[in-house]
Amino acid sequence: MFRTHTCGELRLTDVNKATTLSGWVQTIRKFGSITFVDLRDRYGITQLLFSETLNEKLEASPLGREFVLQVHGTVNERSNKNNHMPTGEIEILINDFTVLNKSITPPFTIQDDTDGGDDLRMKYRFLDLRRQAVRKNLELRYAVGRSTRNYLHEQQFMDIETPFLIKSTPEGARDFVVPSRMNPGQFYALPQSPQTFKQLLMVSGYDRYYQIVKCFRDEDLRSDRQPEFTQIDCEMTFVDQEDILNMFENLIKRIFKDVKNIDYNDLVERMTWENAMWTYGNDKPDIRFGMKLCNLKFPAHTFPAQNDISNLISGVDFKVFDEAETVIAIAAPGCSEYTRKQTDELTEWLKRPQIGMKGLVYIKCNTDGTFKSSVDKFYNEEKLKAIADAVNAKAGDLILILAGAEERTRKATSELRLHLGQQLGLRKIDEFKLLWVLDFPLFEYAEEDNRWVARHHPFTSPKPSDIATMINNNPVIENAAEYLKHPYANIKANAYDMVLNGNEIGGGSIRIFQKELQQKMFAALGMDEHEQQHKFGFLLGAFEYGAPPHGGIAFGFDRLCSILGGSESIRDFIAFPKNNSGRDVMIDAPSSIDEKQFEELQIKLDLKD
RNA sequence: GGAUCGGUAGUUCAGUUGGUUAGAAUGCUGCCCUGUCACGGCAGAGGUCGCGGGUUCGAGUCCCGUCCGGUCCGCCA
Repeated sequence: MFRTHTCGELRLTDVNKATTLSGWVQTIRKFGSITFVDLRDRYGITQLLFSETLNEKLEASPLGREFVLQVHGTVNERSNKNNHMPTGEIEILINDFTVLNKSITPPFTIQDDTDGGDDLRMKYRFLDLRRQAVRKNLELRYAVGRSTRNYLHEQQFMDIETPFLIKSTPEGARDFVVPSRMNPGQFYALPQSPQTFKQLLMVSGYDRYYQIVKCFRDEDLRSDRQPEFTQIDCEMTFVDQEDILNMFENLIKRIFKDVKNIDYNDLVERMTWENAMWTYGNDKPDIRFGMKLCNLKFPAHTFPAQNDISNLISGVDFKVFDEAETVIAIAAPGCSEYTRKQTDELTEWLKRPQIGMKGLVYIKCNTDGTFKSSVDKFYNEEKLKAIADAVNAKAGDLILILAGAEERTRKATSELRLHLGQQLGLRKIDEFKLLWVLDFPLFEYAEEDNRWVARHHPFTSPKPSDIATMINNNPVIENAAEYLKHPYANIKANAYDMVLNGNEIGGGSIRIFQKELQQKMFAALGMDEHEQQHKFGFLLGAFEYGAPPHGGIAFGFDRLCSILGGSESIRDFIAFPKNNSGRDVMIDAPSSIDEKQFEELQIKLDLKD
């Protein structure tokens, strides 16, 4: 028997018990003739005490960091207790030990505050995974998965596996492709999601399906994006949007309870996409803090329902505002005392190419009720006050105003809001706010092809009231510059995103289930009948055999875990992640393959440069 | 595809205006130490300054190229 206990379980109540432990040597502290060793396994750390009787054996087989050690001994009450560790009241007085395996010196320390850089830790990920900090993250991931499965199982959902080798459909993200040896010149694609399969399962009558499943997208990466990632993929039959929202906000609440012991009793807020863009400039707003956008000027066709208040800023011959398509203000609470240096820093931040604004107008709402702005030349005290009232700014706030083209300005203001929210400590890591964003546009304009693409995916159903608009209008965009005035630009989808603290953690839709409407949808995306049959004939065919109304949602599992774990990076929650270039630096993949493999696949390389 | 920051001891980093033998901490090795738990003390080993080229009497430092990594934009239905 290798062990009678783990390194995390022995306590004062176990004193005098004989025990055998196995684990890794964390540290060695030698004190003349006695030696302390911290022994580590998955469950914790226990201190070992080697007395002078073992010195001869220790000299014969010396220990080192990360050696695998088996020890026999007796649980002993410590004379000097360490209340920083769960096992800190006891130690094991060693009778005998065996070095089960040696280790060379690890390239970084196996501690929470390791001295290893990211790159090195990824190369030696098997060592990195020994660290408690990383293990905690994987334990959290496991807990989220268990909670999810328990809830969905209780709700009658059935876990059904779908294939990984499927057919490439260029719509959407770029596919990873896999050559087929038995079908030379032909390729499988790895699924970007099991979308069509889960819809076919609905046609088959499996009315509640889920899968915690790998998905693959061959796009450029970020710290929160991996080429292979995991989704909680769900689909339901005989449901409307309301049923889905209820079912899955309860899933997230259940995860909060099981994993974080948080009772999320607040109503989950709901917001239309248009309102999210209007109020936050963002389709995944962080609603943990205010600083809502004040739209001083905006293009009427983008927000037809909103009141025009541009008279607040017009009529003073201030060209920057007069010539801008959009002018948006936000109020930074308690920042009226910002120095010139601080406002300059914000301006520089906005001028970076990633944001791309030309400048920043500010109004300081002094605590004594007066105003001081960078545009005093144009706006008198009265006008500044009117603007401040519109922005809902209080004395002591700093109003920041951006002006420029609609999309860029709205996005920049949103970024500025998040930036300041972060700076002012308004985005608290232990506060969680859920939000449903509803009524997304069905289509999105694709500049490069001058056509419509599906904003969510081509199986998303339009709002019933918008179906006529879709069917009765030609999808062709005559005037590219004015695509926003095309009727399709305003068609809304039965689609919804779940947002947590400014992160999109899930998204889904009520699907199209009638063949004719699905064909219209494909046609709207520029697919002729032949192409439709070639790419999605199987789905259109299935829809002819009694397809039921259905809808679903998918959650980004890795991201959900990282947010619950309070981390920015999803890599910390994946056992073996890839780096920014899509490489696994530990196994060194991707790599070249043998000439023989190319021959079997009948593939020749034609590398550029 | 683009922007930007970085690459110096096993590791994390410093290295001034281009100037003698490239430093610190930590890790590692050896010796001392019976209550440590970030142990302590003494001594020691450890460097192709990512790679290639250039400027210069002289390059870790300046210039050009290249490779690798981080962050961001585009992209990610």
